[in-house]
Amino acid sequence: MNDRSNSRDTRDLVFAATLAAFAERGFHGASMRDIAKRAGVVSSNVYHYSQSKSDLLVELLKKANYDHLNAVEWALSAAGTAPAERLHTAVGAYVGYIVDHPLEALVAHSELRYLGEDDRKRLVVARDRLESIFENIVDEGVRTGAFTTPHGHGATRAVLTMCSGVAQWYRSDGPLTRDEIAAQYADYALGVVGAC
Amino acid sequence: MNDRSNSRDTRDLVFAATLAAFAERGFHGASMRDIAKRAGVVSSNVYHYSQSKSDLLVELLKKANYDHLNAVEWALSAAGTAPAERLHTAVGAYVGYIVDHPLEALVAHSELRYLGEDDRKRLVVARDRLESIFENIVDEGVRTGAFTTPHGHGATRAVLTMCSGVAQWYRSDGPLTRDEIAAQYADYALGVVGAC
Amino acid sequence: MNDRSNSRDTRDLVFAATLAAFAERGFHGASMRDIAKRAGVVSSNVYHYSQSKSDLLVELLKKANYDHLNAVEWALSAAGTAPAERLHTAVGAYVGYIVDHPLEALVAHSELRYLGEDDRKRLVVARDRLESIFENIVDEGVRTGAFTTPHGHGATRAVLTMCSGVAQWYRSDGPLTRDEIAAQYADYALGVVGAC
Amino acid sequence: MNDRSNSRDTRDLVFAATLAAFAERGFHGASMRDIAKRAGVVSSNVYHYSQSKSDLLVELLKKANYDHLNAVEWALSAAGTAPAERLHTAVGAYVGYIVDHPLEALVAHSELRYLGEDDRKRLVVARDRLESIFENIVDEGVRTGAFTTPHGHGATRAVLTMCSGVAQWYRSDGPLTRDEIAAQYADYALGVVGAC
DNA sequence: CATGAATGAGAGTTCATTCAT
DNA sequence: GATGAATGAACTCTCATTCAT
Repeated sequence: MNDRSNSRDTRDLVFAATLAAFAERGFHGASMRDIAKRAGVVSSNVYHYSQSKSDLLVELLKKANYDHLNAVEWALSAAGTAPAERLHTAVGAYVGYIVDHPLEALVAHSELRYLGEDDRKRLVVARDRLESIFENIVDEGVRTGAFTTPHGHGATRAVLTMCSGVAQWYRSDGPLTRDEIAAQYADYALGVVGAC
Repeated sequence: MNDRSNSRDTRDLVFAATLAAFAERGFHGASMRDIAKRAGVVSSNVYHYSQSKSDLLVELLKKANYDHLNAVEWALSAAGTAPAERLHTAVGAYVGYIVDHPLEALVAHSELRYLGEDDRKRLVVARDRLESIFENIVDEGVRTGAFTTPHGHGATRAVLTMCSGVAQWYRSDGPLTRDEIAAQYADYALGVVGAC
Repeated sequence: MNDRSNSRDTRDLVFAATLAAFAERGFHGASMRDIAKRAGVVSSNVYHYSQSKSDLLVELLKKANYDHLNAVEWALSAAGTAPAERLHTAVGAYVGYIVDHPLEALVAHSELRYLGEDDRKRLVVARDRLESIFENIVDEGVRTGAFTTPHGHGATRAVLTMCSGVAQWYRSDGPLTRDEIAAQYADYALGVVGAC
Repeated sequence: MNDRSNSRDTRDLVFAATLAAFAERGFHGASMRDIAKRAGVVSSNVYHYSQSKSDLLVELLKKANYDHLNAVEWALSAAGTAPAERLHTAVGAYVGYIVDHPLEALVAHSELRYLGEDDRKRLVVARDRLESIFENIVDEGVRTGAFTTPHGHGATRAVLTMCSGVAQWYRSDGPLTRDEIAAQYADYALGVVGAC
């Protein structure tokens, strides 16, 4: 009855439950019993799949951050060299990931601060790499005159903040499709850097 | 010795401590003892100034939301009628408030979700009015052709999200002045709506 | 109703309950709920009187160790200079304390090991001073030929171990009085060091 | 590969681990996972070798108590009839066992109290027999005038307590050999009963 | 106005133990 | 013989809150 596929299933259930609980109530607002109940197990059993509540968050964020990074890098690998095109592609992929994984993006964005310093430092590596990708694109655009903003760094940060906000309102039953949202935000981003 | 001005001081200390605690640890992560310790009082004494932990948050957010709204309305009352100018002014005031009150803005943005439905509904009134101010400006700009974005509603939301993000990184000892930041974000906003 | 004397009473009740619980079940075997129940309070209230379970033990042992030390020093201050008389007096006082406070002596002897290193180090200071008192008496006796044992150090340890054992069997309704027991053990001790 | 000798090995590992764990942390302070980890197995596997944690302790104490008893009886079977010689021999063997098996002696002495009444009653049989051996020797010595103590019963108890204490400080890398320690304690014992 | 004592609920976590594989 | 999954009870400790003084 409790074969290997079943235990893999339980593990997945636990992490899915964790994600839902953290997204709905926040890290401190969600209890281990909340999580266990959502996963249909007893709370002590959650500790077979992670060492602590913090560890659950770490596991979640590790995957989310790297997946987010990979999504953008993968998209860029098929893009040309023009900064405008690259920014459009990068923002589209960035927002696309958020629309595909709104809970992950929401939790990654808002609960990271509740981790201890060590875990946090290791986790921001992926996030920092993601930011530097955008930074480089914007810098290149500014250098070549494709983007007219005099504040490349600030503009990059503004773009990423703006995009991350999608996780806060996106509902899958909303009026806009994933690609429409991605395209709109890509346009907004070009506006921010002055590529119009 | 314990005259009214003294108790007024304590009251202020308590709310300042609450703000700091919620900003640093979040609503659920901050305890009443945290708050009391920061204010230099005993935790049961906090209950002389509010009925509950939730009530502390409500008081904080009520003031923050209305102050934010008022700051924008006051600035607009001195602005002309051109949509671009009005948007520039509104965004500048919106960001200006955040720079002036980063903790309030941070807490208002991220902890509202932890209130009960009734409190939340009453509080979002001010926020909704603030959003509709921007909405109206953008609509007018689109109508008159001053703004070229085909997605006025989405652009407004993007602008506000982008601006709210300032609360997450602003430090008073950073390299940019309050007005420089406000001006930059006003420019970004004009870019988003296609006013360049 | 909850006046100062009452709260002092509660504090005493809590520590008396702690002593009984640790004596009966050991440090790890006794739970905070055990202790609270014996004291007639709710378990969270125990934390008003100590910071942790370990802290309860520390407080208990601190008092017990210093009381034990003081009892011996006080008795010796009225004794003469002959090693045999001094040893008789010291052992009598040492055992007398144990008979008067068997639970304290039992817990101090058997639960010290469960404390963290820092607390333990600070607590053994009193115990070490007590041991060195006996050490010095025995050394003096050996030096002057009053005691014939060739193993003064080992004999001292044997004497103290032997005496500490009283805590394990003494019952106040037993056949022997406090002073009879003390006198017997004083005699045993003289036998161990070869003072007969 | 997993033949009988191998499982015998595992069994021994488990009981050795149990002994070490109980000696270091006490019965209640040691967990089944502690024990299993020390033995290099998984905790559920420990239940192949005993029915419960209490049962582990029972098995340990059963063997320790009978071995201790046998060591003393065996030594006495080669001794003469003089009470002094017999006491010297008995104490030497008693302490010799402790030096040879300090962990067993320590656990047997300090953790017996945590067993249920039934198990405890069955286990103290061996201990009581051991005590009565000493009791008889001392009684005989007192009767014949070889021992001058007027408190034979108390002296016996004092001797045994004193000897049991060896388990608390003995380290195999200490300055004294097994036989030196045994001889010293035999001398102390003769001093206690007044055989000098 | 301010405090310390008190409480019941619930937090995260560990426990000994069982069982199917 | 050995494992990992699972459980329910219990653990230490913290929580928000109340109340008499």
